[in-house]
Parts: sequence; structure tokens; C-alpha cells
Amino acid sequence: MSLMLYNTIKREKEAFVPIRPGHIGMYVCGVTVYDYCHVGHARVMIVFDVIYRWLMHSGFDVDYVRNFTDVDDKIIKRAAERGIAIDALTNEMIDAFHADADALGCLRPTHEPRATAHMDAMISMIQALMEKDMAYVSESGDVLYAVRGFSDYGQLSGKKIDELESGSRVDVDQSKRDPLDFVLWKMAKADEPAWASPWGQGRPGWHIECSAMSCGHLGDTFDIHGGGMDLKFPHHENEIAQARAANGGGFARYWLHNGFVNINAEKMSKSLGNFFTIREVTERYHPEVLRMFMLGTHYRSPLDFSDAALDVAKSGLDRLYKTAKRCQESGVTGAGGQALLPHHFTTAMDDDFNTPEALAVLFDTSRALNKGLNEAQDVTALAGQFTAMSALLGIVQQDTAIWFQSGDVDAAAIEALIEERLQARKNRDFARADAIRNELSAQGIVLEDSASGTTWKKN
RNA sequence: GGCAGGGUGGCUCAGUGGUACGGCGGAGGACUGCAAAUCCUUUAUUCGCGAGUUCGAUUCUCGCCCCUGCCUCCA
Repeated sequence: MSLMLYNTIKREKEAFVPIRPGHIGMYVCGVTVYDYCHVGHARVMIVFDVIYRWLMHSGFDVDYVRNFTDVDDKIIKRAAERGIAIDALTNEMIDAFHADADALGCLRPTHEPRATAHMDAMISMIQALMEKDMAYVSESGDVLYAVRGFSDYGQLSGKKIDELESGSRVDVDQSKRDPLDFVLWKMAKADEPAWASPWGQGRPGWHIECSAMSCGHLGDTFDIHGGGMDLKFPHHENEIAQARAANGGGFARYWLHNGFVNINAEKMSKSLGNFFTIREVTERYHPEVLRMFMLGTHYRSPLDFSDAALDVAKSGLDRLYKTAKRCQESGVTGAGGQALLPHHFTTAMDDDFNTPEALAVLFDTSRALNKGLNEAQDVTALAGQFTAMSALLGIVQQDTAIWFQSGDVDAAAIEALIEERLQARKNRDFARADAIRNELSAQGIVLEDSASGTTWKKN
């Protein structure tokens, strides 16, 4: 079976066929760097990281581009509030972004372009639109895109221009020819950052940067464009309008959109204030737990965020780590030779990246491994599958001992008590042995006796 | 109002025209000095409601109810 993708623009799953055999150009909308990332951003990072890994595993040479929007109203405002330079703010937030993404186990994209480094490309794209009469300068001096001139407008989001209730929620700018027209180039006020352009000092609109940077890195027509569901309209719709009108290319062929992270069935968002930053969560849970949590639901479905849900993800991950630990202790590496993935795992991932089903296969393999280990069978092949699947999903990547024993505990003291308990047990002083177990238990340390000795873990 | 996506066991999450995957939790058993872990068994006559198509529908069609999102910045 070949790779099937749900293409938003077609509203159905279809077989993936790359433009150039063996190669994939993929652009994913990144973030506006004015604040720390929240769990919703984490979902985009993780979802597309798994997609990136799977595409590479499938034999493609993937050019993965993810941008940073580093010029924007919110950035200007935040920098002013904090009394720091814009560069200082954006650099700080880009560093924080990388720290978060790295912690979540996400591979770096092949390119991470910054909007401010691509002004020429944006300006020439706007120029092309002006020449084709697809853009105009409004009374305020801003350059606007003329939506009515693009017949395919609304194709991605399934919206019809005349059915959109423009102005129902926001006052319509009277200088626009059509309420849906959007800014390509914004005139700068006195103390705002500005770049020279044929239309005066100003800065680019939000949408144009993605059109310019994606086409700039991947060409006028490329394979995959992704992002959060909320970017479908108007952002992605506008990107299509700009890029196709400016350069005549087809722009992205496959559109992938991930679902939201919700809290109490409501979208997590800055405006509602119901968000948690990635760093807030990873202070309480290992980043891999967050990753496990994300993988448990299909990427297009909504995902309800809660501590209870993270606890469940952690329990499941612990189970996998136990298997990994047992393999290690038994000297089964699973490495060596080409590890074959279970067929079911491959079909699940090929079917629009069905990670919940892929996880089910991983758990099945985990059980088979445990059983094989119990019965002293040769589990090398199973261990190889287990390792390969884990690596593709980016989980069970930590040292197993550290996974179970991390935290502020005095390992030496625990080991000493374990030794004392061992002696007590040898002397059949079970009262003392149990007292030690209880004492450690009170500290959240669980002892596990086995044929090969006693191990401990943090509960 | 328009458009999009949902409603599956205690919770969660897949899936299929022939009575439903996995995880968490629960129950029983093996094992253990006791535990823990692990393994085994078990935990939805049923997939929002009603009708239709069909030999047969949770899966297809129609209608209805409910939920969420987008239509403004938003991953």
C-alpha cells in the first residue's frame, strides 16, 4: 500500500505522488515569535515531526521548511511593552522555540527561514501582483490584494466570497475595494521597523511571507503545505491566492491540517487565555509524555488536554519503558541487522499517519516481547521491531534507568536500604523488610523484586 | 446563516458492509514470604436518534438531535 494523505483542498484521502520521484518539498507554517509556545504549538511541532520522520523512512529526500514570523504587530507591541529591541525579543523567542522543540524530541527542519531575511522575495512577489493588476495601493498607502481578481479564491476552505459575512465581527476598512482584500505591504508609522519598497517604508503583511518563503525554498509548485486547522482560512487561502496569481505556479499540491488542542472541549488559544506553555507542562511531565499524549489521537482530531490525560499517557509510556528496560537487562539490544517494521505498523502510518493504530501495534509488540522474555525465547527480532517503531514515533528514547529514577532522590541512600532489606529477607525478618518497603513507598519509591535482584523506580 | 469535522465500553482512542484495535482503569487467575512487575482470562449483543438501501450497517443514503471549529489575530 502506498502513502495516502487526507488533502484538505480535495476533502478526501488520496495517494501521494511526489512532483519529483524520491523527493518531497514540505512547508509548515511556524510561529510568530513574540511569546513562549503553548501546547497547541507543540502539537504542530510533534505532528509534523512524525510526518517528517515517516516520509524520510519511506525513502524520500525531504526538504522540510518551517518559518519564523519575526516582524508583526504583536511583536512590535510586545517589544515596546518590555522595553527591548525587536531583535532581542525575536531572538530570545526563537531560542526558546528551539529549546522547546528539542525537548519534545522534534528534529530540526532542513530550513527555518525568518521573514526579515526574505524582504526582497516578498517585495518582488508584491510587484508581480501589482503588474498583473491583482493588487492596489489603498487610500491609507497600504498595498492590498484584490481578492475579486482571483477566481479560485475560497477553494481550500470551501468558502464562497459572497457567502462570507464580512464585517459581521470586525468593522470593514472602507479603503478596501472588497472587504476580504488583505494587506500585502503595510505602511510603517513613525517609530516602527521598516524596509524600503517601491511603495514606501513599511513591512510585509502576514500572508505574503509564507508565499514568498515557501516558493523561494521549494519552488512555485511543491508537494506538501501544512499547519494548524485555524490557518486554513484566511491564511492559507491567501497564500494560495498570492502565490498562484504572482508566479502562475500551482503552489502546494497536498494540504495537511492538524486539529486543535482543547481544554474542556474548547480550543486552547491565547485570546481565551486557557493555554499552558510547553515549559509549564514539561516542568511537571517529561516532554516525551506530552509527545505520547499527542500520538494517542489522530492528528486531524481534536485533542482534549488535561492532567488526567497526561497521566494516562505516562502510564502507557511507562509500560513501554518497562519492556525496553527488561530487554536491556536481558542483553537483548534488538539492534544489528535491518529491523523490519511490522506490516500493520506500516499500513497504519501509510494511512494518513494513523499514529493511534501504530501505537496499538507497538503495544502488541511490547506484550509479545514481555511474554517471550518470560519464557526465555529469542526475542531479537521483536526487540528490533520495538526499537524501530519507537524511534519513528520519537518515544522511548530516554535512558531507561533515568526514566524511572529521575528526580531529586538520593540513589545511594535507596540502594543502601535495598541492601539492608535484602539481608533482612535472607534472615526471614519480613517485618523489617516490609518496613523498608513502606518507608521508601512513602517517599514515592517503588521496589520491584525479581530473579535478578531488586530494582527501584519513582512512582 | 455558510462551510468543515465530530458523537464508539467507566475514561480514552482506532476501525470495518458480516456483531468492534490499542491504552488507562476494574475483576479473576498464575507468580511472590508480602508486594510490584509481567503473563493469561475477563470487562460494548453494541458503535447519538429515527427511517431507507442490503441477505446483512456501527460502517452507505436521507432526516433529526447534540458538540466543536472556521467565517477577525490564532498552531
